[in-house]
Amino acid sequence: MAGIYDYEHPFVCTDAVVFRITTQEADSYRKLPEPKLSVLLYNRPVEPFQGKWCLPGGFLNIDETPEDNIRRKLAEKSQLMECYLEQLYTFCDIERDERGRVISIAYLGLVKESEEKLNGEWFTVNTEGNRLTFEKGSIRLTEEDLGFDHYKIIQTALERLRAKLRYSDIIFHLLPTEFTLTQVQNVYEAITGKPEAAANFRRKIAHMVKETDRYTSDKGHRPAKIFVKNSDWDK
Amino acid sequence: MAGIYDYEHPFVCTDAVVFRITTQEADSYRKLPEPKLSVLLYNRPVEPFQGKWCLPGGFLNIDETPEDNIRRKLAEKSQLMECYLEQLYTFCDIERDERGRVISIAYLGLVKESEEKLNGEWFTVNTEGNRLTFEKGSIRLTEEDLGFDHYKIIQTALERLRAKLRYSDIIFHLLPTEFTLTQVQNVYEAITGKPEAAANFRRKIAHMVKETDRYTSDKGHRPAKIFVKNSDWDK
DNA sequence: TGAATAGTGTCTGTCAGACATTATGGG
DNA sequence: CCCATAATGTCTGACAGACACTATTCA
Repeated sequence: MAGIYDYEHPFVCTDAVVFRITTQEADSYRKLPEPKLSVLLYNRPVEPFQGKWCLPGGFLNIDETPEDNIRRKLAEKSQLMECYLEQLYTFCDIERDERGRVISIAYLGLVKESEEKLNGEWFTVNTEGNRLTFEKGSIRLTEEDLGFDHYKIIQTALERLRAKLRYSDIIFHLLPTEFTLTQVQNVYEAITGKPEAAANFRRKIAHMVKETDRYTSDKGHRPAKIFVKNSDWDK
Repeated sequence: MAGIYDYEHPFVCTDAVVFRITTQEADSYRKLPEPKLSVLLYNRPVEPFQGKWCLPGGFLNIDETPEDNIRRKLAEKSQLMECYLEQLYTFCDIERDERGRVISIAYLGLVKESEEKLNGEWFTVNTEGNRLTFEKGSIRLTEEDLGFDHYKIIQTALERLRAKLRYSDIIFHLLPTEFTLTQVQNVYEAITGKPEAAANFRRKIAHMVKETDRYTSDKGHRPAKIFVKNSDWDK
């Protein structure tokens, strides 16, 4: 049906909060590297919010789903081909984009740990009180360094991720297909920011994982049993 | 900034799944009326989907938030002035509206039980297996009788409502400000479709409610203590 | 041996489900 | 007395948090 698009109506864009686990070298050679939760940001080259840090995303084309739009943008900008995505929330404040009325369908994205280098700028997420900060090398970002309402979007995404940790198997989207239980615990703690007692944590996730018959062989340490996700998990 | 609206981009509309508790007279005069979960639908007067039943909602204006849009539509169509609303999900299938590309920001709405007559068509929600049907008097609707993807939207809303029953105090948006514990249990059962043991249920919601010093006086029965919602509830 | 990591055993309190029991008003 | 509704008591098993303990590797 022709003509229905020709009056002024809101624009639709997408934004993705993509989290990933990054590890940094430990201070001692006997210690294992400490995993951190990181988020993908990029520095905005044009106005508005030129020079501020923003989430990946873009305007939604008329023949495209928001999820396809995000996947395309992530592939273009960051060579990110494999990513779990779920819809997060739709942000609709009238003043959120000074160029005009733009609503944003935001997604939560999770990338598996892997050795492959990814383009883009991954910032570790730090919770200081109830304020989030983001760090990469010597760069430290606070709310004012982010464009649009993207700080609020990241907050919402982190809340969702933390909530789903408790009652779903979402954590495995951040882990490689094979892992040790200590690795799972470290990722869990990196997300919540709170320490877990090992014995209790192992019982808590026991029903989500399956043993293999293999072990790690890290130099200097006791070998750890390798686990995989338990795919036939009903609850 | 002028001119940014003049190329073809998706339309944005809103849809609301508004639930309410309706009671129908019991068969025996000694029995209390049985509460049912009902949803607000209206019969579509124009193409597409003329004659099918649809959710209230409409196209989003450029200077309006989706929530304001819904409240305006509900007030116009159904004289519904007070309603709890939360964003549910944004439905974006490319083919969901044959007139063109339209994405829909869907809301979950809950209305308190009250005596006031409301305009509009309230259909009771029945779960038969995993299929929903909707009934009002002798009219019985199945998936095929609903327009657009509104059946799917209602399904999503019901799932959300059922999930939030467990870990939030959302049920009180469907109850009057004063209620008995049996009333709460009946509403809970109307939503889940499953019976609850009275002793267990009372313990489960004890921390969400506060006693008053008053009692009901229904003829033919033992008086029941009247409760209100416990507003200072942290967990 | 000791440091660092891997993994287990046990106690406790809380809470949900199952089920039995008591209480009250009125026909 | 009986019915319908209101409300409480008790047992169980599951589970989460706290905490102490054992096991393995290698420098």
